[in-house]
Amino acid sequence: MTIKPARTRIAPSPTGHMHLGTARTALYDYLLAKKTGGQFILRIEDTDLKRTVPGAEQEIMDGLRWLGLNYDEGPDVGGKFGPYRQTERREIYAQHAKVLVEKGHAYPCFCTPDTLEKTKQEQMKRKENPHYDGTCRVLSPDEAARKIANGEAYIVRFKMPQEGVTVAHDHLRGDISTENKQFNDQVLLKTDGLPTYHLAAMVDDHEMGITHVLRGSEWLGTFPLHVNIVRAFGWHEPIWVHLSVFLKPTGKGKMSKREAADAMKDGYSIFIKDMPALGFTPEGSLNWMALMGWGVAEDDVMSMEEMIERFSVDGLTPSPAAINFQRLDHFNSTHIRLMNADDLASRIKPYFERENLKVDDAILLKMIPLIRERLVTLDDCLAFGSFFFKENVTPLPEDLIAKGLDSKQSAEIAIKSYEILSALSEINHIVAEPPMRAYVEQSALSANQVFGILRAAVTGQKVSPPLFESMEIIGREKVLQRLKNAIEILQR
RNA sequence: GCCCCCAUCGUCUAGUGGCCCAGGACGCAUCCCUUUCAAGGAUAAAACCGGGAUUCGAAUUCCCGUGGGGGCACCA
Repeated sequence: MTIKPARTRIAPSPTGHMHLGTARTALYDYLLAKKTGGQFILRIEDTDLKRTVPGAEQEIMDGLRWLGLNYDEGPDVGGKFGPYRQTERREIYAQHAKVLVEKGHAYPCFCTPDTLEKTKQEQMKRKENPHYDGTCRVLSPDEAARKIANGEAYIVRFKMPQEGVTVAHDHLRGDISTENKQFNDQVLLKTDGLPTYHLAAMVDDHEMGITHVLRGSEWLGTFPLHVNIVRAFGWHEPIWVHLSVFLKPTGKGKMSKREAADAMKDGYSIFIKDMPALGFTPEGSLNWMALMGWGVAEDDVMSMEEMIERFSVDGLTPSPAAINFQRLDHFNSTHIRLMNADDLASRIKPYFERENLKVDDAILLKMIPLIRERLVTLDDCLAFGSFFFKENVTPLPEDLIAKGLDSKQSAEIAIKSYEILSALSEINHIVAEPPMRAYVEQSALSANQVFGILRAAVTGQKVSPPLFESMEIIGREKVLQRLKNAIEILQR
């Protein structure tokens, strides 16, 4: 059986930071397109001029590229169905609105915002649901034409059926029926000549040949409206897939600004732009977000290729998912461990440079096996490997004192260690460990005590990668110098 | 207030009438390994929201509650 290539799209509006929800939808869009040999498209829905924020569009494009979700068509890459920015498609919407008016499915409305607001207030006073009162719906075409000729400002409204039921089919939820009287005659074209989402998205999805519309469940409320618009045009519908929303980690309510700030304090973020600086990898992030709303029974650690291989729209879940940042840590560290040394080296290098450390590439490559399984986020490389690139380290005096010993006894151990190590012509883990172990054996000390002092002296910290392997990378000269320095600190 | 959607371990989920005294993963706990921290190995605790109905048999179908979420703009 051959699968029909799917054309999918992510259609964000440039009104703020690109967040997790957008990224996940884009991921599913991408997976579906790639799996079926189709195309994934970026379309910018910038019809609300008041809410558009400068730079937001760029942030979306950067975010998608960072994730590796490269789109086949979009504002900055072009494509046969462009333009891909809705403000540049104004004429297309005007024409389509006109078609709808001519077909009797839409009508010009001359009501001013003021009178609209007034009727709304009155309706609320009467405890009615606020709705458009239909004043202009009943205007004769002649009358409307006269008003337009007179230069009266107008908008275009969709003529929603007032009776009956609309049955809309969602791929994950089945048929959703809603009584038509629940709906307003929604605005299709605004006074500024730009369309609302309802018109623009329907027109573009059709014109761009979109086969599957994946979007957030916040669109479920206007879903019947959209279906009516598409049907009014006489077009066939795409496959509709309404995705679940993300809830805050407690599972109660969705992420708010407040929760986003709290997450940031813990080193997490729901904004894609923050992910690199926090040390998250595209692989880990993608794997994590993929699994919030997509049920994979087993072997849930997946590369992009594996996700494409295994993806199916039918596997998506309709229920809301609480964000779990611990799982992000898990997927991130797992993918880090899966990377080869060269790859990981190039990824952690910027974090050292961010701290103004001069990175020696040979050392960088050598330390990878030592720190790889210790990294949860990429920036953890700082905690585990900064000392490799420092000229000298300054251990805390208390870190140099072994458990159960005083500074004098610790100094003696450091001196003895110095004697043992300086007797070697080279320090590597093969030649350095046996004599040190022998020393531990014949003394009344524990390995923990001796190696603890050595670790603090050489790395400047209590927690580090394996000691002897680390000393090997640091080199004999520096190791001895740091040890000498530690002895001085202890004797002070 | 009205409308729509959702409901399995703390969390993400598998499960589409018998294979389920419910499987996996995160997290948690214990043990092993161990010079620190990790990683790895082993083990454990942990769920079908409630009530009806259909059926020989229901986590799985239907109804009613309850809880949660979303929507009711010349915003998307």
